[in-house]
Amino acid sequence: MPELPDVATFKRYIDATSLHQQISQVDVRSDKVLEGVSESDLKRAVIQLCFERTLRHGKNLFVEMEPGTWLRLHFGMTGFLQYFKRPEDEHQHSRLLFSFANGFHISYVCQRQIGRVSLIKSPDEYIERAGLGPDAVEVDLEGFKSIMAGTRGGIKSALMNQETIAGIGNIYADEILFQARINPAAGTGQLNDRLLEMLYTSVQEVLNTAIKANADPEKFPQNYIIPRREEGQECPQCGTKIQRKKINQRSAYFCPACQSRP
DNA sequence: AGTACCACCTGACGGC
DNA sequence: TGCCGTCAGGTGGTAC
Repeated sequence: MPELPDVATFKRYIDATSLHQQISQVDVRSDKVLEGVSESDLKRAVIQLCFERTLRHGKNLFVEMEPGTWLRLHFGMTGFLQYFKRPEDEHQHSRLLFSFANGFHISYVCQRQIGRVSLIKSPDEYIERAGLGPDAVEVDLEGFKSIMAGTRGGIKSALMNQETIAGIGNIYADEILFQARINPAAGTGQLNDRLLEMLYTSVQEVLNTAIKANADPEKFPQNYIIPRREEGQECPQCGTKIQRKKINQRSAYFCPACQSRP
């Protein structure tokens, strides 16, 4: 479930393993994950270069190879990265393999092949073209409030809409609403100023807590709903049975007792 | 500007 | 044993 905290973790992973090493080879195990770039174009563009630095916006990870040449990695629902040495350790669902001159490799793994990798000129140009909203952990309170004021409909779909605010998916939207004690079926128009501010606080707390925990639910605070995101489990705050409900075609898990607002 | 619905893709799981 | 439907997850297209 690569949402913002997961992608932030992948960013640190690349930064810690793969920068400034010359790429000697690229193997495309599945070209389904390539978007707008052919295997030969990708190879021509990146072989001999290095991953120089990374940036993240929402769920996108950008890797600079040289000025004007960036990779964009989106992880879909099942994507992640694997850095390793022995060829036999390459993951079963490895889709792209970058091999470095030092003998190590980094693989873009994506079981369901819904993730996408593309070659772009710059992160800003991509963000603009894709119409992404501000990154969820970069936006300030005033920005958040004015963005939300411009939306109608359900609060959960507003949080998950990448053109509104970038980085929140189904799972973290549930956690944010749980921590803010807001019902996932609420409409944005029902939220007064005070509730919007509490929602903003929850966005920041939840995402930053998850980033610090390397997006590992086992390291999340005791009062988080994500590790208990299953029908019939008990609310970590009050013990009520957690409910599942389809909201915007997606499963929302919530506590009907704690999340009665607005 | 919304929402609904389908498609993409793979694999786990439950029912028969 | 195996076949069927359902579900999970993010996004994009299309129709209303």
